[in-house]
Amino acid sequence: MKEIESTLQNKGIRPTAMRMLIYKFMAEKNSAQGLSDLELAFTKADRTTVYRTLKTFEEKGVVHQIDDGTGVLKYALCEPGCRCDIERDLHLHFHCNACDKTICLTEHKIPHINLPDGFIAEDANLVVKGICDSCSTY
Amino acid sequence: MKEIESTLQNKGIRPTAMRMLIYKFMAEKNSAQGLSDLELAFTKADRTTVYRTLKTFEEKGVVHQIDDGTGVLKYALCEPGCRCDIERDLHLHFHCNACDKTICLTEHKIPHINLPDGFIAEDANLVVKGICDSCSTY
DNA sequence: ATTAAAATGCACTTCTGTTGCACGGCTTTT
DNA sequence: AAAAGCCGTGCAACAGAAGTGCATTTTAAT
Ligand SMILES: [Mn+2]
Ligand SMILES: [Mn+2]
Ligand SMILES: [Zn+2]
Ligand SMILES: [Zn+2]
Repeated sequence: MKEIESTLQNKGIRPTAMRMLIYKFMAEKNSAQGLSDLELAFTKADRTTVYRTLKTFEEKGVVHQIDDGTGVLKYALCEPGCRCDIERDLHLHFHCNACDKTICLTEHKIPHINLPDGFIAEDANLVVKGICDSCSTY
Repeated sequence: MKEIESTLQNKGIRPTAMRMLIYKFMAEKNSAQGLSDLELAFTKADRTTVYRTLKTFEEKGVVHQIDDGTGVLKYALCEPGCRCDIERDLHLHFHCNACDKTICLTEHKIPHINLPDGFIAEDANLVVKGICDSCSTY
């Protein structure tokens, strides 16, 4: 818990109790979390607090936002050493149609995409849907 | 207009006046349209009618849905001969950060993605954001 | 202890997508 | 042609998620 505190401080975030709890919660999960997931996990806290905590985390490069196409935004902790506050890390995201979890495949970078003349790429989002390893090994 | 009528009939859709107008409108646009775009273009028609028309078109493989990450779902006509009603055509979508338009790059298929062991791909969505050709040639 | 700044909680709003139900026209059957 | 039924349309209301304004509490600095 002490190391969470210093992690947040290193990122320029004041380590309140709530923020450390949310960080801890997300660190223990291996899948991306939506606002309602966190809201459900911390019934004592207000939705707005969780919401603004995520926004703060995002600004400071602690988490990155994921649009997996389900209609609800997900968040996941950034890899240690990533500079998500400067430029997005273009890795692949996988959404399991069975367990409905979304996970980061940080080792799988989005391949370079050839575009028609005149098109300039600035960002990319690649989401693969299917069956995850946990669900395929029944 | 007669050929729109037969196009719809060939897809198993009864060609009402409203449906033909919506089809025509989308055929004239070169970018994907959101529900509110159509709602704005056809102020005489109800939002629900447009909504259900899009759903019908989608089921019958006339249009395909696009999640470009803006938070609003877009729709675009399918290519002639595509079987979107059976299996999605996995082409690239481009969203311009300048003009805010989203277009289909139907010639640019999503490359095959290597996944870790146990992961099974069923679908994929690739959206590239940046500056489109119209906006980059000022 | 005082004080200022930042974080939290509550209420409310906005936006998008979706559904229930009733009306009316078009199509099919008798 | 008349009757019956299906289907498209419109109105209203709902649901879920994201975001904002403001008062209150907590935190950190003096
Ligand atoms: Mn990720
Ligand atoms: Mn497309
Ligand atoms: Zn799974
Ligand atoms: Zn553009």
